[in-house]
Amino acid sequence: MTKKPNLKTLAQAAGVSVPTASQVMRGTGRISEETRKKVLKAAERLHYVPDGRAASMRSGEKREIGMLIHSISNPFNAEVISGVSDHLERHGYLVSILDSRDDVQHQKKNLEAFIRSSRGGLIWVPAHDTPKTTIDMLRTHSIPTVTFLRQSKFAQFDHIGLKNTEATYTATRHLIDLGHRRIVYFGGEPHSDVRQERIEGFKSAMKECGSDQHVVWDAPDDKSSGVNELHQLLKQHPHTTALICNGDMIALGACFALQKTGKAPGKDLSIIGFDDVQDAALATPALSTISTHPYELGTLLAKTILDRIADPLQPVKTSQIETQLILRDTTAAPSGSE
Amino acid sequence: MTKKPNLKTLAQAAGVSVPTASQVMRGTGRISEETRKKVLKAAERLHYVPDGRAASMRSGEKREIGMLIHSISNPFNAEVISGVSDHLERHGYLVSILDSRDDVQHQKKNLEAFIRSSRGGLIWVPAHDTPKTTIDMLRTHSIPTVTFLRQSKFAQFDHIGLKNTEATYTATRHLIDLGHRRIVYFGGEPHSDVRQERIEGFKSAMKECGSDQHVVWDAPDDKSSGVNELHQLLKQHPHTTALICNGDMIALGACFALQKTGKAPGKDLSIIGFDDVQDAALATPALSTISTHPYELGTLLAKTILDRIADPLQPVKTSQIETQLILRDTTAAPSGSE
DNA sequence: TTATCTTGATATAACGTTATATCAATCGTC
DNA sequence: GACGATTGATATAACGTTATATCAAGATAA
Repeated sequence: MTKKPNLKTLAQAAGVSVPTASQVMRGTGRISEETRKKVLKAAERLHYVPDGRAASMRSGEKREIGMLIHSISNPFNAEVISGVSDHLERHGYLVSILDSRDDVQHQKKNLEAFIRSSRGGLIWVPAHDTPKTTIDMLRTHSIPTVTFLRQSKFAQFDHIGLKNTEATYTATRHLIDLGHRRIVYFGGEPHSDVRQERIEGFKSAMKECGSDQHVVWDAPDDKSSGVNELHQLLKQHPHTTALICNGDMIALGACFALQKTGKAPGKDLSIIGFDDVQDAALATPALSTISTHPYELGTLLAKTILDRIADPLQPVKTSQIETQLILRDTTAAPSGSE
Repeated sequence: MTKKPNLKTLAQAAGVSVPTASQVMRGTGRISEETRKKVLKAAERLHYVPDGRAASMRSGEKREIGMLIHSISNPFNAEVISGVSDHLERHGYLVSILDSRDDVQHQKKNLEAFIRSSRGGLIWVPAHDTPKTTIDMLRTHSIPTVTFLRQSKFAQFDHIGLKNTEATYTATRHLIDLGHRRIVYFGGEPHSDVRQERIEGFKSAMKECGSDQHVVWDAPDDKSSGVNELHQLLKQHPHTTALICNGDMIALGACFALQKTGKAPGKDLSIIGFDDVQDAALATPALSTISTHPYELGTLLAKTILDRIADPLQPVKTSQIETQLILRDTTAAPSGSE
């Protein structure tokens, strides 16, 4: 096994100087066609690949972007990642993913390692209750950062979010127009800002129709939680006719639980989810939900971080992605109104 | 905004030499308590974080492991990633994820960037039809590599797989014992080696019961494909009484399609999945499936790559993870046998 | 011809670390 | 009190690149 080739090895093999070899590999400088070929041939033969660490250290260019997200298995995030990667790879960047598992300890460890690794930028969903110290750490190292979904309270990063308030307002409004009055906001963690925005939209629609009853039910956003918590909810609020859910998974769990008791989603209880994951359309009955546009979100994230890298001092930007109410089979007029 | 601090800045601020500062930060060498405190205090004040690129280049240590997988949204992979991360983070490594999307072009680009970035090791699911050149590229750079799920035909890397043949043999055997004879292997891509192993187990169980009918149905491994393809399958093989599926998603799709036509999974058609994803237990009816142990697989991957890094010349190792047949509500005796 | 420009290459230094060698001062020992 | 050993620090070089300056040789122009 021969040692790993470097520019020196390559230059010797091609019979040129080190800077010349470097210039050929990068396609810069003034190089005659003859020496260019010599070097490229030698590079091929030796399987030469430049050392990105050294290159990046010297030139200051960092051709890798990190994404730190709260849950790697989330199908919504997977779509966002696709959008980011497609765009950034076209610009010559490598996109690598880190998983914080929505845990501030994991997140801190990951960010520390991230900073050490000197990447070009960070696309980030801050974990719940991210402390100020973590934000400060990022800010002191002035890393180009864009957050999405969740916005940090403590620092101004570029941010791309969803029109949460608008989305739930529209959804709630639709239920009201169908005749519903006893609507519950179902799911989510109490401290979530995103959820707070959604509840905002829910409440303001409810207020418009004269109802000042704002039942909000806390529960984790996964399927099994939807199954378990629905029973509790209906025990405590038996006259509920519709749910606005914090996510599709808990919505699908609720549908499942309802069916187990012999009732039908849509007919006996209207349910609207959030995210439009693949399963929403495939479930029985198909879930009415709020569709976001994760791939487009990803593209926008990529553009935003490229802008930020190009000009680190420009003012902070914030945008919101439009959402869309998708009506399928879990929404109908309340059964009492017929 | 002050410039990013480095060891020189730090050393000056603490009134010591650069090597001393370095030693304090790493906790090596002989340092008096007094200077240690001085340096640490200065580091705190300046928010000093070492540059991993420079450190790694000089010392040769690489404290980042990459995982290149075929699908980032796959819940199975998410569990594997957890197992890998938990173990490797405890050993001071950062784990970052790359997504090949099971596409050899993406994969090649990612691997090239990966090699340039000089990480410590690679945990990898090779994309379908990975060409020899890609493998060669990895081998020439002698990167510690462990594959999982799919094994490369061309090179010997350490590998951890599932007991695929054994798993489907046991599952098929169980169906046969229930009285099934017309069993179809449902789903997967024709060229997949993993699938081939599973079909092997299926066939040998079928052979044991005297049936030399081996119907294998090609179809992508996702839910919607399960929905669409089941109709085609039943049209062509109407007497089928049971399915061994290549994955849970396609199995769940099949259950869904069956229910749409008024039939019941288990009663009218027995269905066994593969992977035991979270939804398998939560579906109606709950899906019988083959459980692998993704988290343990992850742990084993982490241990294996640490071994490989510690001793790059040791002989190649291969292990298989046990699987477990989980019987829920989609398996029963065929309806005709009552 | 001489001065200026262009071409194609190279020499040198720098990026921020860490490994190795070295060194002065203090310590213990006989 | 002379000697080697230990302690705590530092000087220097090296990792593999790339930016900048420089340079010789030939081309162009006055």
